[in-house]
Amino acid sequence: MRLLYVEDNERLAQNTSASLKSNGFTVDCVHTGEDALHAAQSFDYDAIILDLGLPDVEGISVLKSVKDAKPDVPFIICTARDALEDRIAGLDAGSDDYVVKPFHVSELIARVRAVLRRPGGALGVMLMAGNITLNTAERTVMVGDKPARLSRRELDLLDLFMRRKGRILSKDVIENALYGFDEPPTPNAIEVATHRLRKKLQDLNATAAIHTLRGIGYFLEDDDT
Amino acid sequence: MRLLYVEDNERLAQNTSASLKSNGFTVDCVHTGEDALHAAQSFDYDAIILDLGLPDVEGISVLKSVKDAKPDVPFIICTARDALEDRIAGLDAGSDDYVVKPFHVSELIARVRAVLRRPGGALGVMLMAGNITLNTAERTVMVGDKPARLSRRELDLLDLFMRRKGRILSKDVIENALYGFDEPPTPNAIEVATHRLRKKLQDLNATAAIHTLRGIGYFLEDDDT
DNA sequence: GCCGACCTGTAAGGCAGATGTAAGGTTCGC
DNA sequence: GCGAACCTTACATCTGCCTTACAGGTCGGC
Repeated sequence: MRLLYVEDNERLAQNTSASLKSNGFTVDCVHTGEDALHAAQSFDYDAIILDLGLPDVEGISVLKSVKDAKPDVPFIICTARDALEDRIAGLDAGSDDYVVKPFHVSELIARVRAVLRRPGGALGVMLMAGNITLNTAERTVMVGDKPARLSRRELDLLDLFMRRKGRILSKDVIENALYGFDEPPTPNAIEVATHRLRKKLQDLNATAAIHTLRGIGYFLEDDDT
Repeated sequence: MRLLYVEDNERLAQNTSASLKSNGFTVDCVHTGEDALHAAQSFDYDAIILDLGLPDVEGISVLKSVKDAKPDVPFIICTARDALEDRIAGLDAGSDDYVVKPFHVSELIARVRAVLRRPGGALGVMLMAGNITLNTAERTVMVGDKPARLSRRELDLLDLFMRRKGRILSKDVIENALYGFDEPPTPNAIEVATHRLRKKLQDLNATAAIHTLRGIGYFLEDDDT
């Protein structure tokens, strides 16, 4: 789950994004509206958290621009209590939810999860491939009738593969999905991650497997072919 | 997909072009504006990545000259954060996008892909010939209802043939499209590559085939003839 | 607050598929 | 029938991926 977090107060940004990260999200943090637009164009985020009251571009205009290009990305707006009009304007402009500042991180996380659980969102779906079942809401995996113990990375990776079942994922697509832009891994990190995932799936006798296409990428075998 | 990368910092150029190459692009790397003009005139690039702040010719003037001769080539400008005027001037002059230095390679790659996906760009098109279908965005090939497992070269070659379906391609046209100018192959390499591609297509009972014209070149048979 | 278990990225070595080269065989045009 | 261009096969190299080992970091238990 990759989030974009737009917040001009650097200290707040630091703390909040750390909390989000420790709750299993991959977080890109930017401090200006321009950077936000830029990042939103470059990568696919599962949700965008937007603080209103940014220095350069008016926050709402960021929201509108992004929604214009990618209408499906859910937004969560952070706003001060007294800025009620902004809030309403935000909802009008296509925001999916908002939190009132000052907020507790746990509240923000709850809202993010809630937004992701909505129809069409990233959570709340059951993904299946062969005898593998991934419950995206609970973040649990079953292979046949046995539970699989996967780490966070392995789970994110499997999640990605199962969402794009049968489609080819290049390494940089995987990198963009799993790693924020302030933590670029070596290409080998992805090889190792897939290796670990493959091993666990094999050990549990999974009937779907990840295949390699040299020089191109990986794909999860689609069982209805 | 062949890119021209104009960057005067040799070390940066080295690293970045290596990453681009490992992501399936063919990359020509030059370090001066003059070389850039020269290369852009000599070959057809799918996109040009231009660093502003080149030593000899003003970067923007390179952009203008090339756009003058080849208005359809997409440009991506790399610029320092504080050079905002340059950036705007770049967009005015016809740049299609920009990245702010320092940038992550994955971001650059994302931008290149985004630019290529635009209408008229190289990606995002479905190419068809007989029962062969090539999805240029995902880089997958179907022959009838079976997926074809092609290597990178084979895929690039088929891509080229399908874009110029029915038209004759001489060997050196193929060479220019598939190989950067720092990796010249023997003529035989192309013969072998087409041979391998032909074999895989035949094995899958493709209804379109590559034909040879002695002394002239090759062409992919167009099914509505 | 310390220790251990686990997670995860990095580094290094080995293997395999992909790709270019070379060497004949084949076909076509003259 | 001759030569050039191309096809075909075999081979060598080389790149990319797999695999293992290791180390830093994090989290939880005591």
